[in-house]
Amino acid sequence: MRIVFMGTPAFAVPALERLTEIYEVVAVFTQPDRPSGRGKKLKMSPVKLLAQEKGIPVYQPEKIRRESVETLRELQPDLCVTAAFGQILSQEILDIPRMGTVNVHASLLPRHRGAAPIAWAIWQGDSRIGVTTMMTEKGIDNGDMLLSRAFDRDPALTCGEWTERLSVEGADLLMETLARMENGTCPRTAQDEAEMTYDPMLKKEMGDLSFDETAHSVRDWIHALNPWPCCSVPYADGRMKLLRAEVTEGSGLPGTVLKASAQDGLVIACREGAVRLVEIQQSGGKAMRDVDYLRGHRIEVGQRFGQE
RNA sequence: CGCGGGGUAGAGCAGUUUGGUAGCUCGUCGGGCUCAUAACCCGGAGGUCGUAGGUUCAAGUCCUACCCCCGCAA
Repeated sequence: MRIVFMGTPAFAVPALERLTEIYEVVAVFTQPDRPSGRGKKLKMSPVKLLAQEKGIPVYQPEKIRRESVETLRELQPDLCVTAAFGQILSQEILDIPRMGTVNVHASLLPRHRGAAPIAWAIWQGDSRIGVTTMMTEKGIDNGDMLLSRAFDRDPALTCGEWTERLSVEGADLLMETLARMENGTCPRTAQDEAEMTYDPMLKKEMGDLSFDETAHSVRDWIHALNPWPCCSVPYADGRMKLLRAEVTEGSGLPGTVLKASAQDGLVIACREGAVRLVEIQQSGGKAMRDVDYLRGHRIEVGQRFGQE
């Protein structure tokens, strides 16, 4: 089976890896190299790096639906597979592969359509989290669902950690989906539009954390936005990134430092309950445990944390 | 050449401006006190101060080059 793969970030890598084990991946489409990182150097996407390693031809159109229709036709794919590609496909493109286009989406559809499903599932405090394979149709994440895998959400895990796990689960589910499509046993269900939610892309400003929320919400907020854009509060001529938190006991005016010692860690009062900021990172410094940070830095108990 | 912070004991930091015997908090090891303890007291071990070169009687500190880590911006 000739497959054309479309994907960009690390989430898509396991899927491509698994596909190449069994199928003939004839081409990979991924986002163009962009200047990024310190020194604004051009960086290749994780998917491109893997494709090159496997010797698979890579295409990087700025707009696939405008530049690559002919190219895609010539590739004569039986199937297209998308996974966090980052570009919207046109009907013209969707019509090319004989068996259609299968997408791996990191949510339990129809919830959390959109570009950052895992972050939103965590932020909204979902108790279940998962990955779904679906037929890509015109529109955003609205095609028929094929298979899905759900897990109880461990609230101690960050978006980055869930992304890593779900990328592997998603790749596995993709293989199962394709196998069942080939032998005709793959279920196909339309999404319940009444149950659907569409979540916007994450923005930098969403990381401006307020402690005037319940402790659980604050914790989920912090974990949802890690590793990007990350929650932070103003601190000492810069910002303090808050990377990981756990709910604990305590009360006070939201934002008040309740504990700050190398023994108890850094505990901040929320509107309801309190959170311990287990992992933090000051501008310019590296991420570290709160207890480690407090060995070399003093934070006064009673002060408001993260005020200008 | 995008802007900026940093590399000092196992961890986290101070010391660098104004060169002059390597410090702090914690951990660790040994001893003491205590019904007891993450408490307290006494003592000890542990450091090529990122690398290389230079200036100097003397360099963590000044000069040059390089390596590595990180924040912003994208």
